[in-house]
Parts: sequence; C-alpha cells; structure tokens
Amino acid sequence: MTQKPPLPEEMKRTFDVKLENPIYDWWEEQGYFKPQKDPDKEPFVIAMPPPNVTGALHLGHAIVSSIQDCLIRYHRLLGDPTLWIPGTDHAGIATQNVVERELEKEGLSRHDLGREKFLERVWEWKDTYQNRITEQHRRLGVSCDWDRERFTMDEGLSKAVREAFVRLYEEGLIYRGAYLINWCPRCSSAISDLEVEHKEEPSHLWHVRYWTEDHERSIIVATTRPETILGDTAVAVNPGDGRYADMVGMEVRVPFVDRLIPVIADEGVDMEFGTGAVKVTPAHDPTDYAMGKRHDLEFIDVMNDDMTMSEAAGPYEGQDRFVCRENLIEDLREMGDLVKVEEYSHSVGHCQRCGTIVEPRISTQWFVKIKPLAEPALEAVREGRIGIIPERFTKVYYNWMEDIRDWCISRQLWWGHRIPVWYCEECGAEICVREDPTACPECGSETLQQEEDVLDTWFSSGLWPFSTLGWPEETEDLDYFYPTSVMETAYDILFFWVARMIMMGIHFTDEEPFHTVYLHGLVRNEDGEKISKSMPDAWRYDPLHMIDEYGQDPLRFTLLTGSTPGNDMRLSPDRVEANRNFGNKIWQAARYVLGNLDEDLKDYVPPTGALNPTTDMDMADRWIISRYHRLVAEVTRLIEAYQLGEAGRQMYDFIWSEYCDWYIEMTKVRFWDEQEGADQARSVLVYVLEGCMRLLHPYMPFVTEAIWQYLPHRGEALIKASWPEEGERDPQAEEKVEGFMELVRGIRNARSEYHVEHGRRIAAIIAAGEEAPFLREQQGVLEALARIDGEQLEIRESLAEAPERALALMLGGYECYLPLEALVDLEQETARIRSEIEELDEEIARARDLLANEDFVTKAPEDVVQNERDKVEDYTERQNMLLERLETLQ
RNA sequence: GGGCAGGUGGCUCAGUUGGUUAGAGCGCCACGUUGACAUCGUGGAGGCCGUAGGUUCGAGUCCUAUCCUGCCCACCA
Repeated sequence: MTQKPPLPEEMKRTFDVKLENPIYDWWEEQGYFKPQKDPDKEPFVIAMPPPNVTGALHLGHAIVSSIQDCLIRYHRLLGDPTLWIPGTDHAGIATQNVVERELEKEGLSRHDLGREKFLERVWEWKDTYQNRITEQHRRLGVSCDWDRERFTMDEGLSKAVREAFVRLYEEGLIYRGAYLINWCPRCSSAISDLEVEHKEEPSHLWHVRYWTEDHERSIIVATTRPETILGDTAVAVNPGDGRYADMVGMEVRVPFVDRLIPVIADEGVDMEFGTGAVKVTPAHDPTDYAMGKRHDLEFIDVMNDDMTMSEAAGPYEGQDRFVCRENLIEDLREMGDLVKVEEYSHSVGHCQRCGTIVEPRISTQWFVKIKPLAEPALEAVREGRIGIIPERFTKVYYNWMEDIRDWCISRQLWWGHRIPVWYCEECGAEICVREDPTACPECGSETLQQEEDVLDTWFSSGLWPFSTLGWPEETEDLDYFYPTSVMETAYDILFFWVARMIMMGIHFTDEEPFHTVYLHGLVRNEDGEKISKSMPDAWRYDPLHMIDEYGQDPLRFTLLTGSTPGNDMRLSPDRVEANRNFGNKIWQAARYVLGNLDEDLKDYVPPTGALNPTTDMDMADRWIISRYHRLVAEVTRLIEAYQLGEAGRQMYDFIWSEYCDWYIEMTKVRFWDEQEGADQARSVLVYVLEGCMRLLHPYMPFVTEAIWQYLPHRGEALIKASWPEEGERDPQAEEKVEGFMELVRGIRNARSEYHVEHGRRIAAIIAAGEEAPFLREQQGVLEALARIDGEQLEIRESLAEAPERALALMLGGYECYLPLEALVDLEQETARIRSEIEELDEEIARARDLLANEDFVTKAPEDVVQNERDKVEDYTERQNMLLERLETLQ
C-alpha cells in the first residue's frame, strides 16, 4: 500500500531542488497533511490567514507559511492531532479594484456591465487566482489539509456571515444611520477608520475673514480646507477668549453661499491656534461633526459621491473639490477676504486601497456597536486566556481596544457579502432574517428591495477561525478542533483582523478563538524598503524566483532564522544562498555517513528512544551524543517558547560546527583501517544525524525528508516520524573533548603562524598529565586533525625537561612542544610567547581583582566564584610554563 | 500629542530569567585540489555593544535622561 518516496535509488552528489515538488506531492497523496483525530489528545490547530485573491503570493506570505508550517510540522512530530486550515479571502475592495482595472483596459466600467455581469467577471478572476495561489502555496511547502480549504464567500462561510449579521442585528449591536464616515471617491464607498492612512503633507493655512450681515464686524478663521467653507454652519471660539467674547451670538455670512451662521462658544477651540476662531463644517470634519452635534448645527454636505461640488456649493457646483479649492482661494483673494496664507503641514487621510484622499462626510451606513464586543476581548487578554507574542503588542492592543469606535461595515461595492436586509416598499419596514424573505412580515407586501451594500471584507475574516470549521453548524470539526491554538500573522493586521477575530470569536462561540497570538514582522529588501511590485528589481524578491534559484528549504530557513518576533527583517538573496550552502553541507554529511555504512543499513536503525553515552564508548562518541542531547533539549525549549530563530541557529551551529567540523573528522580515523570502535562510530553517526533530521524537519522539510529516506530509519516518512527524545548528557566527555579541540586548534594555529605547509606532518611532544591515557586513545585522531607525524609523536604524563628549540603551547590542560627547529625564528617565538604572557596577565589581574572583592566572593553564586578561582589557577600555570620557556629560549 | 521598536566588528543580524576573554553569516587577508562537501577546509584581522548618568559584587542585558532611525495610534482648524 505504501507508495515509495519519489527519490533516486542512490544519493546524488547534491540535493536536486527539483525534488521538492515530487516530495510535496508524495506527502499529500499519502495523506500526511490530514489530522489524525484522537479524542484523548489535545489537537494543535492553526487557521491560515487567507491570502487575498488579488494576485500572486509574495514574501509576506512566504514568512506566514514558513512560521506556521514550522509550528505545524513540529506538533505533528510531537504526535499531536494537527490541523492547518488553508483558504483565501475575497478581499472586497481590493479584488473589485483589480477587476475594475482589468475592465478599464477594455474601456469598460463596472456600470457598463451591470452588477450581475460584473460579479461574473470577478468570480472568473477569483477562480483563476485562487488556483494560482494554491499552486504557489504548494511550492512553499505548506503541509495544510487541502480538503478543508475554504473561501470567505463560499456557501458555508456565507452562511456564517449571514448568521453573524442577523444575530448582531437582533441583539441591537448592528444599526443603520447617517453619521460622519470616511468616503473614498475612487472606490466610491465608505471605508472604516482603520482603512484610512494618515500622511503628513505640506499645505497652507488660509486665514479667511467672515463678515457680519451689516459688514460692521468681522472674524477671521484659519483653515486648511477652504472648499469646505461652503458647508460651514457656524464659527466657533473658546468661551474664555476675551477677544471674541462680544461676538458670540452674532451671525456672520458664509462667503459665496447666501447663509448666515452663528458665532458659537465651544470649549474645544484652542485659543492659541491660528486666530483662535474656527469655522465649523459638521458634515466634513470629525471635530466639527462633534461640535455640530453639541450645538445642534445644520449638516451640509457640499460634495457629491465623486467629489465634485454639490448643489449646496452654490457657484462652485460641479467643480472637483480641489479645483474648487483653488478657485475659491482666488475669489477670496480678489474680494480681499483672504487675510493671510501660512505654510502649514498637516496630516491627510488616504484610502488604504487606492491612495485617494479620503473625504469625511455624512452618509447613511451600517455600523457595529463595538463596545459590548470589545470588553470581553480586552478581558481575555488581560486575564491571560490569550497571550500575545511579542508581549509588547498587548499594550498596543489594549490602547486600541479601550478607545475603540463603532465599526462602519457597509461598503458601496458589488463584490462581497450582500447585507441581508430588505426594505418593504409598501410600509418601509426593515427586515433582517436568516432566509431570504418573500413577503413583508409587517404588511405582507411582496415588493421587497434588498439592501444594495455589501459588508466590509474583514467582517467575514473575523469569523475565520470558526466559520472554517463549520460554524454555525455544530460540526464534528468545530467540536474537536475549536478553539484553534495559535493565530500567527503580521503585526500590521492586529486591529484589522486579530482584534476582530477575538471579539467575534468570544461573542459567537463563548470561547477565545485561539490561546496564542504570534506576530511576525514585515519583510523588506536589503535597503530596508518595503518590497512592492513597482520596484524595478522586485523579481529578485519574488519567493517563487528565490525557490527556483535556491530551493524552498533555504528560503524558509532564512525567513525563520532571520528575525525575532515582531521585528521587521531585511532579506537579501545572499542570506538565502548561505542557507542553501547549509543544506548542501547536511547533504554531504549524509553522503559521508551513508558511504561508511555496510551494505545492510538495517544494522544501523536508530533506537526508538535515546542512545545514551556509556563508558565503553569512544570519548568522541560520548561527546557528540552529549552535545546532541543538549541540542534536543534546547531546540525543544526554544520552539515551545516561540523562539524559532534561535532554535534554527542552534541547529545550524551544531550540525556544521560540531557534527561536521569535528565529529565526522574524528570518525574518519576509525574507518581508515577499520579500527576498534568503527561500528560504534557508524551507529553514533546515524543516531545523531537521523535525530538532527527530525529536529530540523520543520525548518527544512524537503532536504531532511530526502536525507532521512536514505538513512537507516524507522517508519515510512520523516514528516510523520516522532520528535527526538532528550537523552543523557556526559559532562566529563564534553570537558575532555573540548580540551582536546583546544589543543588541536592551538597546533593548527601555530602551524599557520609559522607557515608550515599544509601537507607536512610535524613532530610533537605532549605532556598530558592525567589526560595521557585519553590522549593516547585519541592519538590517531590527533595526528589526523593536527597533521602530526605518528612516528614523531610523544605523549607523556610529564616531561623532566622541556625540549629545546621547539614551539611551546599551553592549551586545554596540555603542555605541547612542536620541535620545528628549522622553522623557528627565535625572535618571533619570543615575541609570540611574550604577547601570550601579557594576555594572560590581563586575565589573571582581572580575575584576581574580582576575587579580592569581598562582595563578589560573598554575594556571587558559588559556581561563578569557583569558576574565577579555577581560571586564576589555570592561567597562572600556563603563564609559568611560558615564562620558563622564555628563559630557555634566551 | 501619546506609544513602540531599533541603534552591537565593513554589511545584515543573534545574544529572553544580569555571571567565562560578546557570537554568527556575508565581506576581507593568508594558506589549502587528504576519497562527505570549493555550495568546501584551516588559520587570521576586525567591536570600549548610540551617548551620559544610576542600580549591582558584576550591565550589551535592569532604571533614568538624551541623540539618531523607523513604525503605530490620536477629532493638529
């Protein structure tokens, strides 16, 4: 039944990136991405943030996939029933915009097609891009359950949206009314406060004089938006402002439109700013709106939907708002009522989706009364039922939630969930029901008109963690997999999405939709710029291009290790290349291991549990096992703490710098002439490497699966193997081998310093003290690694007399002499020893000072103090030997 | 106006309960075709951890102030 993995019989010289896709397909066909439900186990569940169906995946999606797939694969290896739900978002405005742009190329507008035909076009687009996105996701290696793939506008989710809307409506938490909203003239729709991006822009502050009816008195106001003068319905001053006290209650005339407006007193006016008098346009400014409400002023919208001036703008009717501004300023100047123009910079709201300057205006829209939803959402985080990583974002979350304002959810678009409300043309009743109504429940009339507006796309996204599991139906999935575990996404949609999921999740399911929020940063290019499609070298940062070039594993490893939670990262192709090299390094190590095993690989199948170090093993074996066990513990701890980057780096360092650079080199000696312990080495090589593949699998799924398949192993696939066990450490072996490494490094260093040819084997005399037996055991390894001539190597307990004319090294507890007569330059050697003595001097002085400090000795932990004592002893010993040496040289 | 993050070798970044002589990758210098690997190996140069104070036996790590960079929030007319 079990189909074999799609790999060549023999390991090739390098890992072929083209194998990634077949391996992925194999995993999928084998059903490894599907959760193994077990009622006794707690499942691990992630709802994947659904990409918009607007276009191609970018590096932002690559980081999402990398982090989530890493967590998913880790938990799958732990044996948790693991579910990752994929899907896509209809992305209301964004998608409608791209399709409209397509239509523009044909010279058409959506109005030319009409609602129905236009929506057909959008669905076509959606089908194309959803498929493309799915394909791209597969290439990113995501191990999600494709059978559970959802779309925010598919039948089930639409039902969820309808249910959520109706419930909120019935609870009185959704209302309709005319309020000040943000209007995007290009999108021709209302947008929420969050969808407005404020940018500081240079502009002017125009001082304009308003006259009283009799032209006896006047008041000067300062404004950044002269075109809204036409909608003024008051002029306000601070009640405590003596300059204008006598004018309060008077009426002044609005220029160009025949209207007298009152001068009012309001606490909100800052006496220090501008002239201290402010024009009030309640229909076009949030502050003025509030003032208008307080003083019961008239609300006059002076613009049409397309931002041409409306009939209310009198002589300026039909002009674009900014053309009107220019003309109006000119006219004021001519009239002499433009008193002053100052340079002024202020923040201007732009539409998040199209960049157009947003116009605050009064409009009838649908809103969610948000406070009742926000309160429990705040508590959930305050009381720790939801944790946010990194923690600093909890404060950001609190600030926003505490200060939250009602959410405008209606959009004047065609693409989206149409608001399930009908109006009766007979009696005017407003009907909000779960099933499409056929007759008015009030008057029985069948002339019902459905609300034209659709919902904000984030309304459906807010239901994602449970709507994807079948809510509002009480499905098995919902019962078993909900609440989900981790919500992982970019920090820039904390409010848009995460906050709303928490609010809606708690409201509709009485449970927090997830227990952990993990926020990652944005990916930028080498220069720290946001990567956008319009950049000339954008292709260099296209994840698919990077995958073609280097493979998915290196890209993923780079994204995982390149940053810490919540911090942006700069991604350069160089880094991906470096990690590609790491993948190759592992591949080569595996080839070495495999090449040294006997025919029957089954002899080396690793134990089910940990292989612990025992005294009958070679010290090198004990050392690497111990180091590997340390790694298992560390990586597990770090992943559990969501420190994915650090865990990855630890594996990189261990595999490259310990396993490859040292352990593999050490084993070679045993294989050369099949010395004692060669079989032991084979088992240990396999044990550690196979374990590393399991550890590393969440970080480099493809290359590890391939290697694992070649290596002796238990089970059919790495992806569903088990997480390594934390075995025993062997401090003694670690200490001995590290001393040995220090000795080897010292000899190599000396060779290099004295320009000994690489190929040349040299003599050495080593006084090893009680380590002599150990060093004799490792004699062959020492010869190989330090390139020493076995015939000329002497290992003793101690030396009665140090050899003359030899380099002296005091390292790792060894006293080592390299008799390089011909090569030793006496002066150079003297200088070398002197500088080493000096360095030791400094260290000894530092440690002695520390130990002389009573406070240090009494207050610091015992092991820290002891450590310093040992150092003084060790350094002094080394220094004495070097001093002696210096004398013999002179 | 409020808040947050970053400032560590030439570049990009680690360094999470304060404790060896602060690490890595890339780049740089010297040497190297030993049968896992030149997508490599060996050795090396290079940092008073933004600045100034403070707490502590001990600070890259904690506190205060300050400068620079970036970001978020806010009804700045």
